[in-house]
Amino acid sequence: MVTPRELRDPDCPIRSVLDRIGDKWSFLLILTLAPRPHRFGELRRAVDDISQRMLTQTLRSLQRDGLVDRTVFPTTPPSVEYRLTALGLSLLEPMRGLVAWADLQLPAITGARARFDAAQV
Amino acid sequence: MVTPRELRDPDCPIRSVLDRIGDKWSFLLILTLAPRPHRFGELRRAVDDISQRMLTQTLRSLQRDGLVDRTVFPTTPPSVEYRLTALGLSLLEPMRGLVAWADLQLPAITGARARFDAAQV
DNA sequence: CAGGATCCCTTCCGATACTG
DNA sequence: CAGTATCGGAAGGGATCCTG
Repeated sequence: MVTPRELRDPDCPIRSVLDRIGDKWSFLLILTLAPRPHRFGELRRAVDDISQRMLTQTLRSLQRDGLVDRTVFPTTPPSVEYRLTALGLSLLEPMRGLVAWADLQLPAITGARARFDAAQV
Repeated sequence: MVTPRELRDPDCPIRSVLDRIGDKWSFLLILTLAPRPHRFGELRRAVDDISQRMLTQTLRSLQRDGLVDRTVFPTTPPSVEYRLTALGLSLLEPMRGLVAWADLQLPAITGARARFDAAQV
């Protein structure tokens, strides 16, 4: 287990990993790719508030980290498929733990926010 | 279980929760507060690359979400203690799942990054 | 179809100075 | 000690246009 001490080190390499996972678009794209591979346009439609720029950029970083595999089919017009690697698939379990927590605790958090905001006059 | 479809909704409330958890400083502060309560100055020294501004700001948002409890002791000089709430404590388990994954897969990710960067000439 | 390139606006965030 | 307030640079990210 990693101690908080290591994570508090500004140069801790695990930070760079957690930063990626914590990224909004990375998180959503990984979950979207979980059931099956998707093409570029499919992903854009699936996550309909992502801009083309961020989609490309996020997919590149996921590919760089070895979480996503990119396959180009030299057809006309070109077709590109994105799929989770084994590494990417292994990330699903801890990610879903977090989603399950957020889902379960959503009422508590929403309530806390409302009380806090009400107390600030 | 939350389906990806809901998360892909721009207005999905779970997104706002995940955004907080994914936040770099929130994540570190929660882990730092895990073993015991800390005072403001303690936290600043513990996470030594956080600015005073971000520390205050992040603690406020954690308090607002009901994850952290803030107690003021009316001494001179003033003393303020931050501690995890039951809700905050319950978040530790899924968070540690992610940290454990990152720790375990760090070599694979580092290797993938190196290969990717090398391939880009 | 799957991007690359550019412009530009907003938000983040660190540094600094000040206060009860 | 534990903040608040303000400024300004850096980065994030959307909109648009262009191409193999």
